[in-house]
Amino acid sequence: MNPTLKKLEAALALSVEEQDYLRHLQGARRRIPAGQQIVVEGETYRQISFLIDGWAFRSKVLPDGRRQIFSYLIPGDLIGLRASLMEFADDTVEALTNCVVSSFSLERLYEACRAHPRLAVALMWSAAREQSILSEQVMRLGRRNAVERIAHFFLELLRRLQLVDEADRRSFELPLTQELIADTLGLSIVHVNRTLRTLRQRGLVMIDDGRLVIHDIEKLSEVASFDPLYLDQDAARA
Amino acid sequence: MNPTLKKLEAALALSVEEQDYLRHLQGARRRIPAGQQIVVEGETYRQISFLIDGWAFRSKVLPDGRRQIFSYLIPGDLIGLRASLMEFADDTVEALTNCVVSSFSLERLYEACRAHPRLAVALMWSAAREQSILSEQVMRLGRRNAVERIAHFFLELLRRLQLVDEADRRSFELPLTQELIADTLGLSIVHVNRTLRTLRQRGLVMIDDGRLVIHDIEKLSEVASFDPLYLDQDAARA
DNA sequence: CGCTAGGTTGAATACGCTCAAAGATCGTGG
DNA sequence: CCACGATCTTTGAGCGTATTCAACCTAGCG
Repeated sequence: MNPTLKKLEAALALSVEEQDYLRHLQGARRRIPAGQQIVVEGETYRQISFLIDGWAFRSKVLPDGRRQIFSYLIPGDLIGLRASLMEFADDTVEALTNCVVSSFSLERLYEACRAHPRLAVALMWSAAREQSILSEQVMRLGRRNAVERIAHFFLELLRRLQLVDEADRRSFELPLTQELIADTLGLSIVHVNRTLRTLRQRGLVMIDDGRLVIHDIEKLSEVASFDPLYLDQDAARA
Repeated sequence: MNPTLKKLEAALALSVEEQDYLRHLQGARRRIPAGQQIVVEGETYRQISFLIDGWAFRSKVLPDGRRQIFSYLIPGDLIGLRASLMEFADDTVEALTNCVVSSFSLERLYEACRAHPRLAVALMWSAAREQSILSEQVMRLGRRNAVERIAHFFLELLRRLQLVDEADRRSFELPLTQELIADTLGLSIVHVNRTLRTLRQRGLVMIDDGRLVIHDIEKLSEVASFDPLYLDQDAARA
């Protein structure tokens, strides 16, 4: 089942009609191959997509080539809502792995919000949660060192993936290269490599064949000052 | 006049009824003294406020005292929308200067969106713009050095303040201490001080008695790789 | 006048970067 | 089947940006 719907229903306790409406909203499923750009900086984009399967990421590149990855989109996340609301997209969304999405037009979104105002609230809640995650990214970059950044980032991914059944108690598939981690956390590739070694040697985390295993969640949370409050919130009851 | 309404009307071309409704929505104006916390991390908050006058900032503190400031709120910005949608606020909003706000309850917001669905779009657009600014903050922290961070931050403030008539062509009142700048840009106070000196000596920027003057906007934009696209966007025409 | 908050500067240190080179892994084509 | 290129990972060495610690200066205020 569509993980976005599941997430929204869980967080907001939608009525049966609202759930049905949402289900009826989504169009045909579409495959997007890894590497394809879904939203392109500077272009207009007028479509909202449920990300059903796969990972994508949002990024921007400076004129001299330095790249910053802002966030990762995993199953259950929405793609393109922000870009649809603005004249031009101001960042790029790219499929990291092969993805499956289900899209609908901005017009149909407006209809949906008119028919069921609580769906508009659901959308705003989803956007609010995204902003919480982005704020925590700012905290990582501004006030955490390399070890803390990576530890915190991994714990955030673990929790987010667990909420959509894509991670077990302490491990998950991690489709990231060290270069992507570097561009996410504002570090150099070399330093990411060394820091991962440190975490491994301390017995905290291991990456084995594309799978991240967290050996000691308690200790890693301690190291990272990880407080999952920002990820575990439901919406306010209206 | 309420700068938030002005901003929304300019960006979205609201109808006369919508404008009236918005105007009628706002309650009595209220003063908030500098230093007072408006939204507190971990508490519930169920109120939306137009920030009419003054500056506020959104921040979070790590257990060991390290503080990160995520963003500044200036006249025309909304306070508390995100916190209102979630169970608990996950960051703190504090008045930096004396502020004037006009608040209304979450319930009245819902009514407004039901009465005029385009107002919901206006809110989402406002939130989207906030997220653009936050993304650029991530870019500053992750992939820019101290000189670039400060230069870029000042140019962003200049542009944002100009849009609400709080800055002239190249200067504005800057109510920030070097400590606040440090906590915003992920630097130490000492390094902010030295970097400001560098910018001054290069003839780019000067802070004189609480007023920031940018001597050479072109050159500063060049130094910062500043592209104002993310600040100058109107909403998509529905 | 003395306290406090903010700004400025020097010296030593450290964290993370750059440059460079060498392994590992994998798909592809000769 | 192996050689080759491409991509990713790993490690060493030297360097540079930003930090920490410490001291001093300045202005505002009770």
